Amino acid sequence: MTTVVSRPKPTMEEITALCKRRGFIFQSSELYGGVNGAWDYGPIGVELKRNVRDAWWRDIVALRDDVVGLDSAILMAPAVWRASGHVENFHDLMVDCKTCKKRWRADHLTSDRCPSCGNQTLTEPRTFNMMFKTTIGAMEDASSEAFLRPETAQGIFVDFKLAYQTARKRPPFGIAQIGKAFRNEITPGNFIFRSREFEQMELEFFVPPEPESETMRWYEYWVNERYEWWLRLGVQAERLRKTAYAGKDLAHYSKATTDLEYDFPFGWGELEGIAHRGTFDLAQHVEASGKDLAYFDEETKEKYLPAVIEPSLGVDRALLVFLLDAYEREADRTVLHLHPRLAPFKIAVFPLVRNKPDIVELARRIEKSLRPTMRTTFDDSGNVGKRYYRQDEIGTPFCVTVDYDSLEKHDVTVRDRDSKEQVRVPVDTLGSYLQDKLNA
RNA sequence: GCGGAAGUAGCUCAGUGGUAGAGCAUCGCCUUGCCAAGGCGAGGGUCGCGAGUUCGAAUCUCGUCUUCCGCUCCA
Repeated sequence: MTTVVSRPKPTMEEITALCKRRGFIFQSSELYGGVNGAWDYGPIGVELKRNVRDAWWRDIVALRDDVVGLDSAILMAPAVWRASGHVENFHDLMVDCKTCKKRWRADHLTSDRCPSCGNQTLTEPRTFNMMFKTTIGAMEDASSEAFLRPETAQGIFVDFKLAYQTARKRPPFGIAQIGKAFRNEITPGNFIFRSREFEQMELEFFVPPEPESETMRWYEYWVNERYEWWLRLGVQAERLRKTAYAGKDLAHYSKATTDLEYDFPFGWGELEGIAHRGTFDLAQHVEASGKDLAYFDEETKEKYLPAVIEPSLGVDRALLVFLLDAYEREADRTVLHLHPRLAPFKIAVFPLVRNKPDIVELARRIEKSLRPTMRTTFDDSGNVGKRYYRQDEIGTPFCVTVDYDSLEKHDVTVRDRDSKEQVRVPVDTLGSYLQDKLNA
């Protein structure tokens, strides 16, 4: 299943067309003309999206004994967003130049003249707040105002104490969460790269704040761990890079940040951020809530506010990267070389021909027997070549074909997506054979 | 939000004032002894949406929504 040769970069058009044609992703509310910056995942896409989530959850939570999960609410007390700084900082005052149509951040201007054309034709500053507002309860007054969360991280910080007490964890340990977040982006675009409604996978990894060198060691650990994760799932190394930020380029809360970037069709773009946030977030909530969130270590008798290392990424953006990276247009077929863990369907089962009831019945029986242990699909339309090509296009790693010989010898053909090679496998051992190949 | 381009069947498009079309895809039947695009048939569109002009609008005008490209933005 390894594909080491670098594939040519697809265009965004190729990917969006494939997504629509094969039922990966549709625009939200297309029936009513669509809504900007929101997307629906179709029958194939939803499988892929689940697999992206599952791959992260398995590697970050299930396989580790130092990370626990959380699923916090999208609606939170508005005070959370004042404490986090989102109410104050999560917007920008912008002015437009009426002459040259350029837009500027109001706080970047030094005079009332447009820095580009020099004319005094700037509009009044206007606020672009990134948080979606809503109201809790039927009465629409200021006291009931609430926000849709612009990130999942704050749910983790707010529940930090409850989570570590009930899970009986002590730093270093992490809390992970997958969930929807909402940002009223001025310009969503590049397909699902930037949406207004999207899904995040965030880990807040809490470590003792001293010594500083030890927190930096954890930071480096997670940068490396996350980088390796993408490679393990098949992303081509030359399309992936780390960019470290330092000094004035760092956000106000961060002591160190590394972005993992991918070489998208439209250029290098952020894929995941790993930030050393220090004690900023918990300290903000201690101050705003007046509650003591410090961790007391029974063994060392030390009480401290942990520092936080945060690897944070978007499910949708990850899915886009996996699609782009797996896509290959060969001479006569389109293939998604998706890692088997990510493939929407693991196995497709066909009868060689559809007008021989014995063959069809055996194929159905085999598919049914595989279903409980691996995601399968059945296809008996057209001819067998057509079906192989259809499965290649949605990234199904293996196709199983039942033919005339199968009836007598009780074996089937297993065909590999990437190499197109075929082998005969006895029906009795088919399940374990495929399981081994998928786990290889 | 600004500028440019575009929206007709699931997809690619034809149709420029007079009863909505093609190819592919989908579905059904037949065919098919392993790498797609054989045969026959069927379904599917108030031409993005809303107004206006006209005897009559997919076609002309205005508005609006969405997409793409370029700005701008993305703690």
